[in-house]
Amino acid sequence: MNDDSQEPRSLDPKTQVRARPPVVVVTGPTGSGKSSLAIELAERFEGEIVNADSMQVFRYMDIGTAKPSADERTRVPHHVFDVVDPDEPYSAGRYAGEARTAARLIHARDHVVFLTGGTGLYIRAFLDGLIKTENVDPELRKRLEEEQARAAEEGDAARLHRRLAEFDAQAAAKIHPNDVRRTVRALEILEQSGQRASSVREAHGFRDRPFRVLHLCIDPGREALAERIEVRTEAMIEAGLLREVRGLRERGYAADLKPMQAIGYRHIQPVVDGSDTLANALEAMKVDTRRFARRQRTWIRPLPDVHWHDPGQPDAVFERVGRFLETHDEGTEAGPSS
RNA sequence: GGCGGCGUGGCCAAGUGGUAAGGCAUGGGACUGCAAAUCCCUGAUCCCCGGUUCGAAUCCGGGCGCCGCCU
Repeated sequence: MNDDSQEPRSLDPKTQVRARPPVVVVTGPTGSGKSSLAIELAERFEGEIVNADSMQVFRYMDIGTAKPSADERTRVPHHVFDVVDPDEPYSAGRYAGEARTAARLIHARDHVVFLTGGTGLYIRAFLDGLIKTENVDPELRKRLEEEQARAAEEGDAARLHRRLAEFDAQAAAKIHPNDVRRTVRALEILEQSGQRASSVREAHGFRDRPFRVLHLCIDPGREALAERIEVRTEAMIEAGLLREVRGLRERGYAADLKPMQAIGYRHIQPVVDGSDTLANALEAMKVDTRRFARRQRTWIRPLPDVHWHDPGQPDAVFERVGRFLETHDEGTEAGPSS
């Protein structure tokens, strides 16, 4: 808990109480239309956009990530877009720091933060904080991953998970033995800090919450979204996705980089290389985009206090945001906010 | 019209006598520094009818449908 940190606090004129600065989260599945809605909101309510999309932080990846256009970005200030090259490692932790810094500056200007994007973990990291740990040690991670690969070859894919269970049974119980990512991460925390991931997490409990939050989810519904994805995917091709992918490759960004494995980029590279047809790639891209949208919903669904809105009814959103901004912080809230 | 092949869950597809592999899609779920990632769960009585058999998706007969070749 660091609630009396350097976060700016405005003074409520009526109650004279220190209020947490307001953040409006505009999330939803890909292709829901949240970005353009967020821009409209920011224009109406003296706001600025802070990105909450894990792929839009990368430079040179514009079309495939559906990044706001240059034109849109002149309408409203946008933050935490294009902050790294595709070959730089990026993470939720780094994101949270950058996004909160951007928010602090926006609040200092007395503007409203519109946190916009569909990366659930990033939104949570921004709103509720992450456990404080040492930076990821690439060497350690590599060592663990190699060990895992070796174990798997020897037909004992659950070896690392078993070791985790020895030292941190609680964490192991929550992680499926096949989930190598999380098993490795928990072991990293253990080795780096000597503490169990499960206890560190429990102590944290996502209670680092410096903002007063209105959480919106923009969602046109399953069917409508599928259609939008269909159209949007075709539009990306027309907008020059192939050219963009070629450009990335020419800049030397290889296929194995994380962002180059993102939806669209992983599909179009084989087309550019001549090892797949465009028709094939498009089909796969649409399917994967739909599946991604489903996972995004699964993330958002269980969150408390999320208001779902249809992008076709923007007035309802404007109204809600207006009401939110008129009210003031009534003190501490209970329960997780993201 | 003749000959041959095929007909298994939404799609692809194993299985040729003992009560239906797998992959993909779909849907649900997890998620505390790789998250557009990673991972978990998720369905059929085998085209129809009749027969053989203790027992048939698997064998036989008939029908329907599709594909190929031939005339």
